[in-house]
Amino acid sequence: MTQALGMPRSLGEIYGLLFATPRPLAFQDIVDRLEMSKGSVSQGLRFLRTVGAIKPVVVTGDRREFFEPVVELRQLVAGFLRERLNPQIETWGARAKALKPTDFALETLSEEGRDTLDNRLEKLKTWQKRAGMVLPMVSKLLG
Amino acid sequence: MTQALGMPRSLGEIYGLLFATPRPLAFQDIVDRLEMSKGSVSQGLRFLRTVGAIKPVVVTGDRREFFEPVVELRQLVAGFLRERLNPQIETWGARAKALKPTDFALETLSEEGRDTLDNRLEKLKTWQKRAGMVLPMVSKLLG
DNA sequence: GGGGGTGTTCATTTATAATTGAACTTAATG
DNA sequence: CATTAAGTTCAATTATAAATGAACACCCCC
Repeated sequence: MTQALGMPRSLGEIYGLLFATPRPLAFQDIVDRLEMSKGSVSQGLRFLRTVGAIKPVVVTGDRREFFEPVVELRQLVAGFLRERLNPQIETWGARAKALKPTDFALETLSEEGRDTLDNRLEKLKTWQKRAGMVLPMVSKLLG
Repeated sequence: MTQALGMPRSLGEIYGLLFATPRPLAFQDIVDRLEMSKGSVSQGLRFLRTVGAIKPVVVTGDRREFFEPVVELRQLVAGFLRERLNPQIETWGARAKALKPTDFALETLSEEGRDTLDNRLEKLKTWQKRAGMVLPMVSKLLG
């Protein structure tokens, strides 16, 4: 799944290992078990944390950080939308707003052509609005 | 956006060109304008067609195939879900169903551990069900 | 304030995915 | 039926993204 959504396989491996282990794991556990470099694990864990797919667990008397998977689909999806999709949609929407048909045209236009482009430019803006409204609903529906 | 969703940039370029041109374009037009190889354009158009992001237009008296962008967000999203996400979710769901906790365990388990894994395995199955229900709704909401 | 364990950073290497281009198919045309 | 234009295929190349690993910071404890 991580690959279908354009993320590295290693993320899926780390999450999968945590998911398949009924106790929290520490950094080094993951390195050993997956035979993965410390660099990859470090970056993978950071990303998984920022999207809220794992949560740190404190084990008293052990200064290592342990991790547990977040298993609520809603949280996983919400994190993906928030961190990956929304930022893209926002920068893209901002550009769409700034566009004028004249910027947009790739060739000299007939009047009909200008109308078509005006229409499409409007579409672009409504896309952005709809996406902004619907994505939050998706997380809710999955919760 | 195509890149955010894990697709090649060239797809976005082709779609963008069609979107920014208020008349249908032929294969060779795209090759010329984007200075892209025939191979890439051929594959790009094929993909865009299978996800329903462009539609062929017949121009009488011209044996070339022309293409127009599909500008309905709903159709674009539906195509992406249908061709990219759903197949993944299905194979993934099928594997989840076939899994038994014993396949799943990466180590010898306490009783508590077995419970945790049973739980997670259940989660996996509900994920699949929810995804199957919600994704079609998403297309509708965007329509 | 040195030493060992824990984790991060980032330049280099490696693996993966995308693009090219030449050879090929298909179909229309004279 | 030879010719030419339109589009496809796929092995080789190139570009991009991910993984590695060595050097570096950060405690904490004695």
